[in-house]
Amino acid sequence: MAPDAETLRERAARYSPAQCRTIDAALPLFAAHGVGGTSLQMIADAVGVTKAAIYHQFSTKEAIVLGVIEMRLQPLEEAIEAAESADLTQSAREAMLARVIDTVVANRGALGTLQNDPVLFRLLGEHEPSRRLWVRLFSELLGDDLGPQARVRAAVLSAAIGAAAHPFVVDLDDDTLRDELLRVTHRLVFQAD
Amino acid sequence: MAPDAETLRERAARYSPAQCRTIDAALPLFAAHGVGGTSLQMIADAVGVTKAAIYHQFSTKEAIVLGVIEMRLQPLEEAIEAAESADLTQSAREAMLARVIDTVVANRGALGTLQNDPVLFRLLGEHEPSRRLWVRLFSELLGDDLGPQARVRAAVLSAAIGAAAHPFVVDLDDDTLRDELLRVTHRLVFQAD
DNA sequence: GTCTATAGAATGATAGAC
DNA sequence: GTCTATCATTCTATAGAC
Repeated sequence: MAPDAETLRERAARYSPAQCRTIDAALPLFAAHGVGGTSLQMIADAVGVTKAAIYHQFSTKEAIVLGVIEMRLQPLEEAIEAAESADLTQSAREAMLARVIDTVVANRGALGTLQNDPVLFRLLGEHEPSRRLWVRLFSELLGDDLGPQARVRAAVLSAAIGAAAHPFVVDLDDDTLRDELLRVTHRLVFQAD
Repeated sequence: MAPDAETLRERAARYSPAQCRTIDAALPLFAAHGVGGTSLQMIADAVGVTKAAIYHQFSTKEAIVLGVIEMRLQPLEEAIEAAESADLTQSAREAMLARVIDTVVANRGALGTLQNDPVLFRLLGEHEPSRRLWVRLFSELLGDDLGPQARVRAAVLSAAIGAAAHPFVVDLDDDTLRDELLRVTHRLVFQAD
Protein backbone atom coordinates (compact mmCIF):
# COMPACT_ATOMS: atom_id res chain seq x y z
CA MET A 1 0.00 0.00 0.00
CA ALA A 2 1.53 3.28 -1.06
CA PRO A 3 1.92 5.72 1.80
CA ASP A 4 -0.32 8.20 -0.01
CA ALA A 5 -3.18 5.72 0.03
CA GLU A 6 -3.45 5.96 3.79
CA THR A 7 -6.61 7.31 5.31
CA LEU A 8 -6.58 10.32 7.59
CA ARG A 9 -7.72 8.06 10.39
CA GLU A 10 -4.58 5.93 10.01
CA ARG A 11 -2.37 8.99 9.97
CA ALA A 12 -4.07 10.66 12.89
CA ALA A 13 -3.71 7.51 15.00
CA ARG A 14 0.07 7.90 14.94
CA TYR A 15 0.20 11.13 16.89
CA SER A 16 1.26 10.84 20.53
CA PRO A 17 -0.73 12.52 23.31
CA ALA A 18 1.88 15.28 23.49
CA GLN A 19 1.62 15.82 19.76
CA CYS A 20 -2.16 16.01 20.03
CA ARG A 21 -1.89 18.69 22.71
CA THR A 22 0.34 20.70 20.40
CA ILE A 23 -2.03 20.26 17.46
CA ASP A 24 -4.99 21.35 19.57
CA ALA A 25 -3.13 24.42 20.77
CA ALA A 26 -1.99 25.36 17.27
CA LEU A 27 -5.40 25.47 15.57
CA PRO A 28 -6.86 28.51 17.37
CA LEU A 29 -3.56 30.33 16.91
CA PHE A 30 -3.65 29.62 13.17
CA ALA A 31 -7.25 30.83 13.10
CA ALA A 32 -6.37 34.10 14.83
CA HIS A 33 -2.99 34.98 13.31
CA GLY A 34 -2.67 32.75 10.29
CA VAL A 35 0.00 30.07 9.89
CA GLY A 36 2.64 32.61 8.89
CA GLY A 37 1.79 34.81 11.85
CA THR A 38 2.04 31.98 14.37
CA SER A 39 5.52 31.26 15.76
CA LEU A 40 6.69 28.10 17.46
CA GLN A 41 7.17 30.20 20.57
CA MET A 42 3.48 31.11 20.56
CA ILE A 43 2.51 27.47 20.17
CA ALA A 44 4.92 26.40 22.92
CA ASP A 45 3.52 29.07 25.26
CA ALA A 46 -0.05 27.94 24.53
CA VAL A 47 0.85 24.31 25.31
CA GLY A 48 2.85 25.38 28.37
CA VAL A 49 6.20 23.92 27.35
CA THR A 50 9.36 25.23 25.67
CA LYS A 51 10.13 25.43 21.97
CA ALA A 52 12.59 22.55 22.31
CA ALA A 53 9.80 20.27 23.51
CA ILE A 54 7.74 21.16 20.45
CA TYR A 55 10.74 20.37 18.23
CA HIS A 56 11.03 16.98 19.87
CA GLN A 57 7.43 16.30 18.78
CA PHE A 58 7.61 17.79 15.29
CA SER A 59 10.80 18.27 13.31
CA THR A 60 9.51 21.33 11.45
CA LYS A 61 6.75 23.89 11.64
CA GLU A 62 5.19 22.42 8.50
CA ALA A 63 4.85 19.06 10.24
CA ILE A 64 2.64 20.75 12.85
CA VAL A 65 0.52 22.29 10.11
CA LEU A 66 0.12 18.87 8.49
CA GLY A 67 -0.84 17.43 11.85
CA VAL A 68 -3.55 20.05 12.25
CA ILE A 69 -4.91 19.23 8.80
CA GLU A 70 -4.93 15.48 9.36
CA MET A 71 -6.54 15.69 12.78
CA ARG A 72 -9.22 18.24 11.95
CA LEU A 73 -10.15 16.77 8.59
CA GLN A 74 -10.72 13.37 10.15
CA PRO A 75 -14.36 13.96 11.16
CA LEU A 76 -15.11 14.98 7.58
CA GLU A 77 -13.54 11.75 6.32
CA GLU A 78 -15.70 9.76 8.69
CA ALA A 79 -18.81 11.60 7.55
CA ILE A 80 -18.06 10.97 3.89
CA GLU A 81 -17.21 7.31 4.44
CA ALA A 82 -20.35 6.75 6.47
CA ALA A 83 -22.54 8.29 3.76
CA GLU A 84 -20.71 6.89 0.75
CA SER A 85 -22.55 4.29 -1.27
CA ALA A 86 -22.06 2.41 -4.51
CA ASP A 87 -25.16 3.76 -6.17
CA LEU A 88 -25.31 7.47 -6.77
CA THR A 89 -29.02 7.81 -6.12
CA GLN A 90 -30.42 11.19 -5.30
CA SER A 91 -31.25 10.18 -1.76
CA ALA A 92 -27.72 8.86 -1.18
CA ARG A 93 -26.30 12.18 -2.32
CA GLU A 94 -28.70 14.10 -0.11
CA ALA A 95 -27.76 11.98 2.85
CA MET A 96 -24.07 12.67 2.26
CA LEU A 97 -24.60 16.41 2.08
CA ALA A 98 -26.64 16.36 5.28
CA ARG A 99 -23.98 14.36 7.05
CA VAL A 100 -21.22 16.67 5.84
CA ILE A 101 -23.08 19.77 6.99
CA ASP A 102 -23.69 18.14 10.37
CA THR A 103 -19.96 17.58 10.72
CA VAL A 104 -19.06 21.05 9.53
CA VAL A 105 -21.33 22.64 12.12
CA ALA A 106 -20.18 20.30 14.87
CA ASN A 107 -16.60 21.32 14.08
CA ARG A 108 -17.42 24.97 13.45
CA GLY A 109 -14.12 26.78 13.58
CA ALA A 110 -11.88 23.93 12.45
CA LEU A 111 -12.89 23.38 8.84
CA GLY A 112 -13.33 27.10 8.27
CA THR A 113 -9.84 27.79 9.58
CA LEU A 114 -8.35 25.21 7.23
CA GLN A 115 -9.90 26.96 4.25
CA ASN A 116 -9.43 30.57 5.28
CA ASP A 117 -5.67 30.68 5.56
CA PRO A 118 -3.69 30.76 2.31
CA VAL A 119 -0.97 28.43 3.63
CA LEU A 120 -3.40 25.89 5.06
CA PHE A 121 -5.52 26.06 1.93
CA ARG A 122 -2.56 25.39 -0.34
CA LEU A 123 -1.43 22.44 1.77
CA LEU A 124 -4.97 21.10 1.67
CA GLY A 125 -4.59 20.86 -2.09
CA GLU A 126 -1.11 19.33 -2.04
CA HIS A 127 -1.65 16.78 0.73
CA GLU A 128 -2.76 13.60 -1.00
CA PRO A 129 -5.13 12.14 1.62
CA SER A 130 -7.00 15.42 1.88
CA ARG A 131 -7.07 15.84 -1.91
CA ARG A 132 -8.71 12.47 -2.26
CA LEU A 133 -11.24 13.43 0.37
CA TRP A 134 -12.39 16.54 -1.51
CA VAL A 135 -12.52 14.62 -4.79
CA ARG A 136 -14.73 11.99 -3.21
CA LEU A 137 -17.02 14.61 -1.73
CA PHE A 138 -17.45 16.70 -4.84
CA SER A 139 -17.67 13.86 -7.31
CA GLU A 140 -20.36 12.17 -5.26
CA LEU A 141 -22.34 15.38 -4.87
CA LEU A 142 -21.81 16.96 -8.28
CA GLY A 143 -20.89 14.03 -10.49
CA ASP A 144 -17.72 13.57 -12.49
CA ASP A 145 -18.62 16.28 -14.95
CA LEU A 146 -16.17 19.13 -14.72
CA GLY A 147 -18.21 21.74 -16.58
CA PRO A 148 -18.24 25.39 -15.56
CA GLN A 149 -21.49 25.01 -13.66
CA ALA A 150 -20.23 22.14 -11.53
CA ARG A 151 -16.92 23.90 -10.93
CA VAL A 152 -18.56 27.08 -9.71
CA ARG A 153 -20.93 25.12 -7.52
CA ALA A 154 -18.04 23.16 -6.03
CA ALA A 155 -16.09 26.35 -5.33
CA VAL A 156 -19.08 27.98 -3.64
CA LEU A 157 -19.89 24.81 -1.68
CA SER A 158 -16.30 24.73 -0.49
CA ALA A 159 -16.58 28.38 0.52
CA ALA A 160 -19.93 27.77 2.19
CA ILE A 161 -18.32 25.12 4.38
CA GLY A 162 -15.92 27.81 5.52
CA ALA A 163 -18.85 30.14 6.19
CA ALA A 164 -19.75 28.07 9.26
CA ALA A 165 -17.00 30.00 11.05
CA HIS A 166 -18.13 33.41 9.78
CA PRO A 167 -18.73 36.14 12.40
CA PHE A 168 -22.29 36.62 11.11
CA VAL A 169 -23.23 33.17 12.39
CA VAL A 170 -21.05 32.71 15.48
CA ASP A 171 -23.92 33.17 17.90
CA LEU A 172 -26.40 30.92 16.13
CA ASP A 173 -26.92 27.63 17.90
CA ASP A 174 -25.81 24.46 16.14
CA ASP A 175 -29.30 23.27 15.20
CA THR A 176 -30.28 26.56 13.59
CA LEU A 177 -27.02 26.92 11.72
CA ARG A 178 -27.21 23.35 10.49
CA ASP A 179 -30.76 23.72 9.22
CA GLU A 180 -30.15 26.98 7.38
CA LEU A 181 -26.80 25.91 5.99
CA LEU A 182 -28.21 22.62 4.76
CA ARG A 183 -31.10 24.40 3.07
CA VAL A 184 -28.76 26.81 1.30
CA THR A 185 -26.22 24.19 0.22
CA HIS A 186 -28.92 21.73 -0.82
CA ARG A 187 -30.24 24.32 -3.23
CA LEU A 188 -26.75 25.13 -4.39
CA VAL A 189 -25.83 21.53 -5.13
CA PHE A 190 -29.03 19.96 -6.33
CA GLN A 191 -31.24 22.60 -7.87
CA ALA A 192 -31.30 22.59 -11.66
CA ASP A 193 -31.30 25.92 -13.46
CA MET B 1 -16.93 65.22 8.92
CA ALA B 2 -15.57 62.54 11.19
CA PRO B 3 -12.54 60.74 9.74
CA ASP B 4 -14.38 57.46 9.88
CA ALA B 5 -17.08 58.80 7.60
CA GLU B 6 -14.65 59.02 4.71
CA THR B 7 -15.26 56.93 1.67
CA LEU B 8 -12.68 54.45 0.43
CA ARG B 9 -12.30 56.59 -2.68
CA GLU B 10 -11.23 59.57 -0.57
CA ARG B 11 -8.75 57.47 1.38
CA ALA B 12 -7.34 55.75 -1.67
CA ALA B 13 -6.76 59.10 -3.38
CA ARG B 14 -4.20 60.00 -0.73
CA TYR B 15 -1.70 57.32 -1.65
CA SER B 16 1.35 58.44 -3.62
CA PRO B 17 2.46 56.62 -6.79
CA ALA B 18 5.24 54.94 -4.81
CA GLN B 19 2.74 53.82 -2.17
CA CYS B 20 0.49 52.43 -4.89
CA ARG B 21 3.37 50.41 -6.32
CA THR B 22 3.99 48.94 -2.88
CA ILE B 23 0.31 48.14 -2.38
CA ASP B 24 0.12 46.43 -5.77
CA ALA B 25 3.20 44.37 -4.99
CA ALA B 26 1.92 43.38 -1.55
CA LEU B 27 -1.42 41.87 -2.57
CA PRO B 28 -0.14 38.80 -4.48
CA LEU B 29 2.35 38.16 -1.68
CA PHE B 30 -0.45 38.26 0.90
CA ALA B 31 -2.45 35.90 -1.30
CA ALA B 32 0.42 33.42 -1.55
CA HIS B 33 1.93 33.50 1.95
CA GLY B 34 -0.66 35.27 4.08
CA VAL B 35 -0.09 38.61 5.81
CA GLY B 36 1.85 36.99 8.64
CA GLY B 37 4.04 35.08 6.21
CA THR B 38 4.92 38.16 4.17
CA SER B 39 7.88 40.21 5.39
CA LEU B 40 8.71 43.79 4.46
CA GLN B 41 11.82 42.43 2.80
CA MET B 42 9.69 40.32 0.46
CA ILE B 43 7.55 43.34 -0.40
CA ALA B 44 10.61 45.54 -0.93
CA ASP B 45 12.17 42.91 -3.22
CA ALA B 46 8.95 42.66 -5.23
CA VAL B 47 8.81 46.44 -5.67
CA GLY B 48 12.53 46.53 -6.44
CA VAL B 49 13.57 48.89 -3.64
CA THR B 50 15.02 48.47 -0.16
CA LYS B 51 13.14 48.02 3.09
CA ALA B 52 14.04 51.56 4.12
CA ALA B 53 12.19 52.94 1.11
CA ILE B 54 9.09 50.99 2.11
CA TYR B 55 9.34 52.37 5.64
CA HIS B 56 9.48 55.87 4.18
CA GLN B 57 6.12 55.17 2.51
CA PHE B 58 4.40 53.35 5.37
CA SER B 59 5.33 53.64 9.02
CA THR B 60 4.27 50.09 9.88
CA LYS B 61 3.40 46.83 8.21
CA GLU B 62 -0.21 47.26 9.27
CA ALA B 63 -0.38 50.54 7.33
CA ILE B 64 0.46 48.59 4.18
CA VAL B 65 -2.25 46.08 4.95
CA LEU B 66 -4.76 48.89 5.41
CA GLY B 67 -3.63 50.40 2.12
CA VAL B 68 -4.25 47.10 0.36
CA ILE B 69 -7.74 46.91 1.85
CA GLU B 70 -8.65 50.48 0.93
CA MET B 71 -7.34 50.22 -2.61
CA ARG B 72 -8.77 46.83 -3.48
CA LEU B 73 -12.15 47.41 -1.85
CA GLN B 74 -12.63 50.60 -3.82
CA PRO B 75 -14.12 48.96 -6.95
CA LEU B 76 -16.69 47.26 -4.73
CA GLU B 77 -17.61 50.61 -3.20
CA GLU B 78 -18.10 52.09 -6.65
CA ALA B 79 -20.28 49.17 -7.67
CA ILE B 80 -22.47 49.48 -4.60
CA GLU B 81 -22.79 53.26 -4.90
CA ALA B 82 -23.67 53.02 -8.58
CA ALA B 83 -26.39 50.46 -7.91
CA GLU B 84 -27.69 51.93 -4.67
CA SER B 85 -31.15 53.43 -4.80
CA ALA B 86 -33.66 54.91 -2.39
CA ASP B 87 -36.34 52.37 -3.14
CA LEU B 88 -35.60 48.77 -2.30
CA THR B 89 -37.49 47.32 -5.22
CA GLN B 90 -36.68 43.82 -6.30
CA SER B 91 -35.18 45.00 -9.58
CA ALA B 92 -32.92 47.49 -7.77
CA ARG B 93 -31.65 44.72 -5.53
CA GLU B 94 -31.07 42.42 -8.48
CA ALA B 95 -29.17 45.15 -10.28
CA MET B 96 -26.92 45.66 -7.26
CA LEU B 97 -26.12 41.97 -6.99
CA ALA B 98 -25.32 41.79 -10.70
CA ARG B 99 -23.05 44.78 -10.45
CA VAL B 100 -21.29 43.39 -7.38
CA ILE B 101 -20.68 40.04 -9.05
CA ASP B 102 -19.34 41.83 -12.14
CA THR B 103 -16.87 43.66 -9.95
CA VAL B 104 -15.91 40.58 -8.00
CA VAL B 105 -15.11 38.68 -11.19
CA ALA B 106 -13.28 41.63 -12.75
CA ASN B 107 -11.12 41.79 -9.61
CA ARG B 108 -10.84 38.02 -9.22
CA GLY B 109 -8.00 37.47 -6.84
CA ALA B 110 -8.25 40.71 -4.90
CA LEU B 111 -11.53 40.37 -3.02
CA GLY B 112 -10.95 36.69 -2.42
CA THR B 113 -7.56 37.38 -0.90
CA LEU B 114 -9.03 39.96 1.45
CA GLN B 115 -11.45 37.40 2.81
CA ASN B 116 -9.22 34.34 2.86
CA ASP B 117 -6.52 35.55 5.21
CA PRO B 118 -7.39 35.68 8.91
CA VAL B 119 -5.51 38.94 9.47
CA LEU B 120 -7.01 40.69 6.45
CA PHE B 121 -10.44 39.39 7.32
CA ARG B 122 -10.27 40.68 10.87
CA LEU B 123 -9.12 44.10 9.71
CA LEU B 124 -11.96 44.14 7.21
CA GLY B 125 -14.33 43.96 10.16
CA GLU B 126 -12.51 46.55 12.28
CA HIS B 127 -11.87 49.13 9.58
CA GLU B 128 -14.87 51.48 9.64
CA PRO B 129 -15.13 52.41 5.94
CA SER B 130 -15.07 48.76 4.94
CA ARG B 131 -17.54 47.83 7.69
CA ARG B 132 -20.01 50.37 6.37
CA LEU B 133 -19.54 48.99 2.89
CA TRP B 134 -20.51 45.45 3.90
CA VAL B 135 -23.45 46.73 5.92
CA ARG B 136 -24.74 48.66 2.92
CA LEU B 137 -24.35 45.66 0.65
CA PHE B 138 -26.02 43.14 2.91
CA SER B 139 -28.81 45.38 4.14
CA GLU B 140 -29.75 46.33 0.60
CA LEU B 141 -29.70 42.72 -0.56
CA LEU B 142 -31.12 40.95 2.46
CA GLY B 143 -33.01 43.67 4.28
CA ASP B 144 -32.44 44.92 7.80
CA ASP B 145 -33.78 41.77 9.36
CA LEU B 146 -31.04 39.97 11.25
CA GLY B 147 -32.75 36.61 11.57
CA PRO B 148 -30.84 33.33 11.30
CA GLN B 149 -31.81 32.85 7.69
CA ALA B 150 -30.51 36.25 6.58
CA ARG B 151 -27.35 35.83 8.64
CA VAL B 152 -26.50 32.46 7.10
CA ARG B 153 -27.26 33.79 3.64
CA ALA B 154 -25.02 36.80 4.23
CA ALA B 155 -22.19 34.59 5.48
CA VAL B 156 -22.46 32.29 2.48
CA LEU B 157 -22.73 35.23 0.06
CA SER B 158 -19.61 36.69 1.63
CA ALA B 159 -17.87 33.34 1.22
CA ALA B 160 -19.15 33.00 -2.36
CA ILE B 161 -17.51 36.31 -3.22
CA GLY B 162 -14.26 34.78 -2.05
CA ALA B 163 -14.93 31.72 -4.19
CA ALA B 164 -14.15 33.76 -7.32
CA ALA B 165 -10.48 33.14 -6.50
CA HIS B 166 -10.93 29.41 -5.87
CA PRO B 167 -8.62 27.02 -7.79
CA PHE B 168 -11.66 25.20 -9.18
CA VAL B 169 -12.59 28.26 -11.23
CA VAL B 170 -9.23 29.87 -12.06
CA ASP B 171 -9.32 28.82 -15.69
CA LEU B 172 -12.89 29.81 -16.40
CA ASP B 173 -13.15 32.96 -18.50
CA ASP B 174 -14.70 36.03 -16.90
CA ASP B 175 -18.02 35.82 -18.73
CA THR B 176 -18.63 32.22 -17.79
CA LEU B 177 -17.65 32.72 -14.17
CA ARG B 178 -19.81 35.83 -13.89
CA ASP B 179 -22.87 34.08 -15.33
CA GLU B 180 -22.59 31.01 -13.13
CA LEU B 181 -21.70 32.94 -10.00
CA LEU B 182 -24.57 35.35 -10.52
CA ARG B 183 -27.00 32.49 -11.00
CA VAL B 184 -25.86 30.79 -7.82
CA THR B 185 -25.81 33.93 -5.68
CA HIS B 186 -29.12 35.17 -7.08
CA ARG B 187 -30.73 31.98 -5.89
CA LEU B 188 -28.95 32.23 -2.57
CA VAL B 189 -30.07 35.79 -1.90
CA PHE B 190 -33.52 36.03 -3.42
CA GLN B 191 -35.09 32.58 -3.43
CA ALA B 192 -37.69 32.04 -0.73
CA ASP B 193 -37.76 28.68 0.99
C1' DG C 1 12.05 58.83 -2.75
C1' DT C 2 15.74 55.97 -2.33
C1' DC C 3 20.02 54.37 -0.46
C1' DT C 4 23.69 52.09 3.11
C1' DA C 5 24.29 50.73 7.60
C1' DT C 6 22.80 49.36 11.81
C1' DA C 7 20.28 48.35 16.31
C1' DG C 8 17.70 45.15 18.92
C1' DA C 9 14.37 41.64 19.10
C1' DA C 10 12.42 37.39 17.45
C1' DT C 11 12.65 33.58 14.35
C1' DG C 12 13.40 28.39 13.14
C1' DA C 13 16.23 24.96 14.57
C1' DT C 14 19.93 22.06 17.26
C1' DA C 15 22.97 20.01 21.20
C1' DG C 16 23.13 17.86 25.28
C1' DA C 17 21.50 17.23 30.32
C1' DC C 18 17.74 15.22 33.09
C1' DG D 1 9.13 14.27 27.01
C1' DT D 2 10.93 18.21 28.71
C1' DC D 3 14.50 21.35 29.96
C1' DT D 4 18.53 25.17 29.45
C1' DA D 5 21.47 27.19 26.38
C1' DT D 6 22.86 28.42 22.10
C1' DC D 7 23.37 29.11 16.79
C1' DA D 8 22.76 31.53 12.55
C1' DT D 9 19.33 33.93 10.33
C1' DT D 10 15.70 37.00 9.70
C1' DC D 11 12.65 40.34 11.35
C1' DT D 12 10.75 45.27 12.23
C1' DA D 13 12.31 49.62 12.57
C1' DT D 14 15.51 53.78 12.65
C1' DA D 15 19.46 57.21 11.48
C1' DG D 16 21.55 59.80 8.27
C1' DA D 17 23.57 60.53 3.41
C1' DC D 18 22.25 61.56 -1.48
